[in-house]
Amino acid sequence: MIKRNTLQKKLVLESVNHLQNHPTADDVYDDILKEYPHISKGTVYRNLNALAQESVLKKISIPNAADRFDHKNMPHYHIKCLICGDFFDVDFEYMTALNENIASLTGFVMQSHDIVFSGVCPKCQRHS
Amino acid sequence: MIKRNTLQKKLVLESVNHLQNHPTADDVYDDILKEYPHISKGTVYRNLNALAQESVLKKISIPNAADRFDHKNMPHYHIKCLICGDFFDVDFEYMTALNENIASLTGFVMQSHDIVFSGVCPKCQRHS
DNA sequence: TTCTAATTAGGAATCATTCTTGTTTAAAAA
DNA sequence: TTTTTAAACAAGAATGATTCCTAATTAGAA
Repeated sequence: MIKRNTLQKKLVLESVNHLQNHPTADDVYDDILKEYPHISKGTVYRNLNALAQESVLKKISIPNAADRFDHKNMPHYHIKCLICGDFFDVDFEYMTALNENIASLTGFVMQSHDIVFSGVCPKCQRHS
Repeated sequence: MIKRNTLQKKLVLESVNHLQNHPTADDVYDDILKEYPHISKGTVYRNLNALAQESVLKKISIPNAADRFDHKNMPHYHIKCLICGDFFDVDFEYMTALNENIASLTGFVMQSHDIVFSGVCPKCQRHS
């Protein structure tokens, strides 16, 4: 898998890094448009997915919403508000042991696991 | 929220129950078509979502794939093969305590959590 | 500098899902 | 039982996220 270093790829990575909050492909696209008005949405998607494949970024699948991309720190969990749809990182240790348990239980070679919590965020609790 | 008992709703529920393996809306649609050729896909979606809302079924969001529907037993986790894309139930106890931990950590009123494991299934391990 | 396969822009296509419109129907009321 | 009417339906158009296609451009090797 040979890879070339294109300006577009650099812009995509920079954008995810400076947009702090789990941007969607569209967020990234809009952000790049400001300084580079000819980028195409396909290019943004391609580069986001490439960077995720290279483990430079993490792709997060959100139920009933666009995928989001995270610059890859520690693996961590996410929580989604059922009312406003916002979601956030959860500051809770990654349960490595769980992977091993499930591996021996299922016979899978385990790569990772993701947890998405659902509930009502403090802000929406106040509004109800 | 008044509800009517329509034939179509009954067919949708029966279909999910007899199609054992987490059918997608399309699977259910194809299944019902055999005995009731005029059902429309919108009706299948509407009833699947209604049944999920009534907690008769559970809706499972699968990364990069169509949602699936499960007849509701205990809450349980799922595992997805990164090679063939198949996925399965994981026979592991639901971690209730996790909800409480994350609730007090985040201030959310917690409803539930979902875990999707990713790895390579035994079958695909043999083929590689 | 030349060459070429990788990458791009732009837009069409796809896929899952929801929405719209006019019609049918379950079930409440008469 | 018949009438009434809001809920649910069928059919297909619309939407939104994402991928695919094609011709043009370009990073990096020769």
